[in-house]
Amino acid sequence: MAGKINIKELAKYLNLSIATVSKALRDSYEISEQTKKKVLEAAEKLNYTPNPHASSLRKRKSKTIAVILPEVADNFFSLAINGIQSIAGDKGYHLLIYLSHEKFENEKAIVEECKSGRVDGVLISISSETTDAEHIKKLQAENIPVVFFDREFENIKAAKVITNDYECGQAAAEHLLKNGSKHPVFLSISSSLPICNKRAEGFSSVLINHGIFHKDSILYCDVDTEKMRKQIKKIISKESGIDAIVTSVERVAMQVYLTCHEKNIKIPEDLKVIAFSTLETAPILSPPLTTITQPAFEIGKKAAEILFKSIEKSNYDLASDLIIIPSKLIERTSTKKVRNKQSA
Amino acid sequence: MAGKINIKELAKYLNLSIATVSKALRDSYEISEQTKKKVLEAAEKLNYTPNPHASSLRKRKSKTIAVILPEVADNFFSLAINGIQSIAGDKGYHLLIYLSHEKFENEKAIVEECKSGRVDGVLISISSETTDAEHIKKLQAENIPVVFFDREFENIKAAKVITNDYECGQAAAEHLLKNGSKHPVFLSISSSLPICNKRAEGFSSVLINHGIFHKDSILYCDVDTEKMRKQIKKIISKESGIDAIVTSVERVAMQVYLTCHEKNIKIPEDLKVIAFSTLETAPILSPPLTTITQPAFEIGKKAAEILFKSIEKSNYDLASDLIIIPSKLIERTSTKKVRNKQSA
DNA sequence: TATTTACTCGAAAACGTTTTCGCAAATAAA
DNA sequence: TTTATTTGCGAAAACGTTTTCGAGTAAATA
Repeated sequence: MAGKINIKELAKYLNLSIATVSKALRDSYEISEQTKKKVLEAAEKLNYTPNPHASSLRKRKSKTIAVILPEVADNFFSLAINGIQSIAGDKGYHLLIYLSHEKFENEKAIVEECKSGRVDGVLISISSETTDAEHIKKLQAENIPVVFFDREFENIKAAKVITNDYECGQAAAEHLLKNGSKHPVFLSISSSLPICNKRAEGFSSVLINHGIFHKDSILYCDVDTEKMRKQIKKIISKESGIDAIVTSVERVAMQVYLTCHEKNIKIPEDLKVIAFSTLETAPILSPPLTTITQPAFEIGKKAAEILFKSIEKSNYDLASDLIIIPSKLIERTSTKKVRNKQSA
Repeated sequence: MAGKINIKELAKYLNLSIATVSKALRDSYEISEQTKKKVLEAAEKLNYTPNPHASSLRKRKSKTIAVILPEVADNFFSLAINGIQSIAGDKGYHLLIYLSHEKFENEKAIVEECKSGRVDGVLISISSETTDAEHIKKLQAENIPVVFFDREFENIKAAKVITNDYECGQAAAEHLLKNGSKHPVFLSISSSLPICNKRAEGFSSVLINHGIFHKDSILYCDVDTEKMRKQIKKIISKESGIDAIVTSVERVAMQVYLTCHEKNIKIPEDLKVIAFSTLETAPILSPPLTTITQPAFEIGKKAAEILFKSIEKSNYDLASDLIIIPSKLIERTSTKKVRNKQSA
């Protein structure tokens, strides 16, 4: 009745050996249907639940995966977690969530933890500070499968599930130019994150083709909200001459909007904004925000799928997997063409 | 070098016993400083990381807690996770995240899992379907500490960290009446969730005092987005006579706004909206959304704090803890008084 | 010198599983 | 009947720790 009955006591109760009980519970062919039934019933009756640590220790499998994220209060990552969970839940896997808070040191410590055998695999979206993949390589050296999602690391042989960042950067630029922008900028949060760089490069390529690229076409801001805010204030001021912004990640878009509201800068008249973001509130913002919406759920789901493929068959080679799931540009008011706008 | 060295091999390398190495690593007083240093160095050099399952098995402590949530793509829960993580991270605890997706059956299965000894404690925000606490009581019977946060269960002796829902329900009603609403309704997602009921009761009490309460002052909608959407469409149609809505949770607010935009219903002229929500985008919505903002981060943090208090000293009695952290009403445009509004 | 006392360390028994192997008994084949 | 084969089960050895207890040595006290 009350707490913590183990397999030994269950065996004693049934007048069977521990081995037999264990096998019966795992539905082994070695055990007759009759005794299997008895064991199951007794287990139910005595409220027996196997100890997962003992099991993990013996089997060298934890039925647990780690998900390492920069943060969780970001719609993209929330949706990705949902995608991951949709697969992990079905497979009976447990989800250990770790937050790096965009700090490389944290990420390293977390990855270190994952080497201990606590988890069977790792899904990771790297921090904006991460420029070195040694920690990940050590993980792989311990034969722990790793799948990058969204925020990958370029110089490493590993499975990755990402979106078509370069093309989307281009699409953003083209969209802005088409709608009358003369001086658009791309606002990045990292000079090392591939998602930022590829988006920026796609963006730049279009500007170059139009002969309007210059060194300030790509700007960088801090991940710290306060600092980011200050930098944004400068950028959006009318003196800057900038008439459109592409925000590299969701948090930046939020801050740009908040700052514009505060400073009374009109979108899209004074400034056009297009955001890489999965914000659900995009259509009801003031004004509705044009987004490049990543397939966050699908990315998480796919990443989990290939991770499990690798966990389940050890011969499966992860390293070759590179999955690209395209994003969608959703046009809304924040980038609308303004007819009677006098040039800046 | 490569993979998986255990304490036995480390001991052999050092010419020491397993016991000594183990104690040295845990900084036991029994071991001399000299050998401690040697052990630490060797551990570092050989890249030794102790196996957590073996340790958990032996110590009957997993250094892991479970966080059970209805969903994660909700700002409240994301922030709560941050709060929880801020404490758990410091203490070196691991976070196992489970999603019930608002289904009681899921929740039950998850709680069942937690009984196995996998976790040292449980933080839970119950699903909207949950009306029975037997599963939680079984958990407590196994001596696993449980702390409810936000979405508690009333008929159970357990620690809880919540916000002042009743007063906020009142505040919402008063705010709406003050700003000219004649027929406000409260839009709930559950007739069992205390957070919904208390908010609704506070709301009702004010309407009763004003003699304008009637049976349709509290309305219920489904948690399923599609169904919710249809129900909202009816409610906000001008024929309904309703001129203000209090949304019980964030997701409902989202759908109300989306539907209003779609149906071209003007906020606050045609309909005032006030939302129980921690949406960061509230101030930049169209129009800015008046919210009752819960201290999500603090609730998560406090819940984690008292959970650890109970985990760390087994004599600490959780059952008596009831912590109430107040929410804040933040007035924005969506509930603004409309001067020249002809009565409906 | 004899006896405590403190200081380091090691042997071995847990913790609760899973799995290998072997052993009977029962059945099938020869 | 003898020889294989199958079926159902149990003993015991892992898995990698932590912890109890005792033992040996060196230092301190009597």
